[in-house]
Amino acid sequence: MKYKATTIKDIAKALNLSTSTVSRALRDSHEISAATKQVVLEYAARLNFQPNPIALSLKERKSHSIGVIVAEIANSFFSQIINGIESVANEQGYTVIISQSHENFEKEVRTLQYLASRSIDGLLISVSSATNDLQQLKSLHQSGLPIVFVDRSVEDIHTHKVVVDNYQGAYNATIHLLEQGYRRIACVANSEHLNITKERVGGYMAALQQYQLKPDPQMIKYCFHGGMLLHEVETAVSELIKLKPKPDAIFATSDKLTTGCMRMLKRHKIAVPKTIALTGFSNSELIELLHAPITVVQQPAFEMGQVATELLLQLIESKRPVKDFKTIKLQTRLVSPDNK
Amino acid sequence: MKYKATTIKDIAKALNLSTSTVSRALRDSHEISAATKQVVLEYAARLNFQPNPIALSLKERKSHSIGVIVAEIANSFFSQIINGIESVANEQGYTVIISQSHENFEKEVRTLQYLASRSIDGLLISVSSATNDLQQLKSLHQSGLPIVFVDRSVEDIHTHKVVVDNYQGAYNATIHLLEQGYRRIACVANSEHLNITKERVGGYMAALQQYQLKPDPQMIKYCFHGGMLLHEVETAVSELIKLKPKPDAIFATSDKLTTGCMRMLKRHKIAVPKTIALTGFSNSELIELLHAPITVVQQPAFEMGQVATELLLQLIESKRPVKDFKTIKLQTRLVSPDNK
DNA sequence: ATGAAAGCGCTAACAA
DNA sequence: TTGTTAGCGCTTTCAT
Repeated sequence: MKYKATTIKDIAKALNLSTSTVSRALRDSHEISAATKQVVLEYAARLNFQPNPIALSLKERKSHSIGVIVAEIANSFFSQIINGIESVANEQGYTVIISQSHENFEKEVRTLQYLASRSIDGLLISVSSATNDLQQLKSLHQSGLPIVFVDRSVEDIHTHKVVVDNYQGAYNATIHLLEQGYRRIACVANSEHLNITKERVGGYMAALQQYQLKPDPQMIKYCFHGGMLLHEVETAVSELIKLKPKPDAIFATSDKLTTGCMRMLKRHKIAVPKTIALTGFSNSELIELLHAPITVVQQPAFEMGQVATELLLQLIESKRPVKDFKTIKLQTRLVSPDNK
Repeated sequence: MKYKATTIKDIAKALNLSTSTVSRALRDSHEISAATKQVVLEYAARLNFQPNPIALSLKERKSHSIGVIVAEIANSFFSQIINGIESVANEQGYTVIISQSHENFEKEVRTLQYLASRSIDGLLISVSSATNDLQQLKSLHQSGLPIVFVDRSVEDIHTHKVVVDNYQGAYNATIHLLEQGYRRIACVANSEHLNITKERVGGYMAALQQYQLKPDPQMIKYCFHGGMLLHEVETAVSELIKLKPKPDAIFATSDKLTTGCMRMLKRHKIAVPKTIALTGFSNSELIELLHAPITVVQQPAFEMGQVATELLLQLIESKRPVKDFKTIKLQTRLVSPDNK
């Protein structure tokens, strides 16, 4: 069964006017008499007329929708980003189409394909941890689709990027552990393909070096699916606790990994922080309720979403091709269980 | 700058055919010669031709998109529902447009208005806890927009509904507390406007009565914004612990309330479950990591999303007006920290 | 087997 | 100030 709305044609017929007059009256064109405008406006209001956005899109060659691809909306970090995106997009009359890659490359490709076929006007993407082939993304970008990266970006594609200072965030977290006396600090990291992983591991290593500690490759574990598959984290943690001597602390580079490590340490009945301390990136709101309240690196997710969307809409609405791309780098915040 | 795709016209011109022939060839019409089909199909494939969905929508008067309104995607329960929705919708070629009410009635109205104006083909909604006026929803429904309710439904609108057995879920949780010896069980509930609240409070009271306990109105606290505003929960919990004698357990009727109570009890330095036990509805994946692992009532969120979407698409694609509406009631699951 | 033309709802260039 | 017409990309009668 179909819901059929009032059209300009209906109004024109009823009022004995042409569709163009009605159209112009509705858009308050100066070439329409006040009297006509009034009649049209009133009648339209009475029928609760809404211009058909699809017809508009066809005409303007613009869907007024933007696509968003993130790993998982169930992840607080991403849902906060999405809230930021929506706050700006809706304000400007754009619809947001959210899709999830679930850290799966094939799913990401399919989704991308799908969004493109739905003729989105632009794309906000945080690539999946499994993304190692940029062909499709590149070709979409080359064919003119405006793209802005959020958080996880890729080097090869030259466009706006909104990120955090991953190096610094990781550095701070690691220093925090060092200051508390931990010296055998392991790192459970996201996929090596991700630029954020490199940066965070970089910050971690720099902090160690500052304390004259040599980073030990055995102490760094990469999770290709970013902890999406729990067994990855299981393997990582199991291997770490088998080392002799054992690590006395773990730094995890993402939300999912931080909670994943927690889960594993609990399963192994390892006291946190007593036996092994834990810290890592996380935007979860439940952190303070965990059985072992830990210090985390928080990202300004909402703001990242906002800024990225502003940049994207700018790209979309720019008359001439944009050449001057920026990378906005925001700061992270180290949050202890008590200091809030 | 604009991204312009190949059109049927381009293909027709290049191949010296009419647009109708090309269109038919692409849709594999039997009235096109095999030879022509081949040429067209090959050429189209080479150019990676994608029919413009907007043009299709205009023609078919169908946007192939469905709107979803939930309180908050950051809530695991809703994000799981959304995953269920997506799994079915995408399968069938529908785009899902997700919006959040943030438990705010005005926001819900605006969002609804917006979605309707974007000509969605149907709507999945879990009403906000602040919803007390159904006028808009009703008029949309009457004008023919297919609607399916998920979880939180309203009595007055006659359509498909996908819910859980709230009464039973609440009953089980309360019995669980009673079996462990708790006798002064308070209830922190969602907005009274919500039908799920009535059902859950009903189950809670039935359990008490089964143990010959008389429900005490002072022991039931309603949170109009469903815990979205933390101070609501703060007030509720503060009032409860001021009672003499104090409650020895709390049953919370939603995810946000369950974690909210936990937060408050922690803030008041009340040991859980030692001083006051806690149980409630929750689909959070972090529950088992909380400092006081609690028993929760889980809802089959993913499945709810799937079923609701199947019903909605059925409504959308039905040739004749549907009169026979069902309410699908799924079962909840009581999950203890250990039994998993 | 193929093409011409109309129409989905809207806007805008062009006429009047 | 208002109307006529064409066109956005596609499908679908109706001709040929």
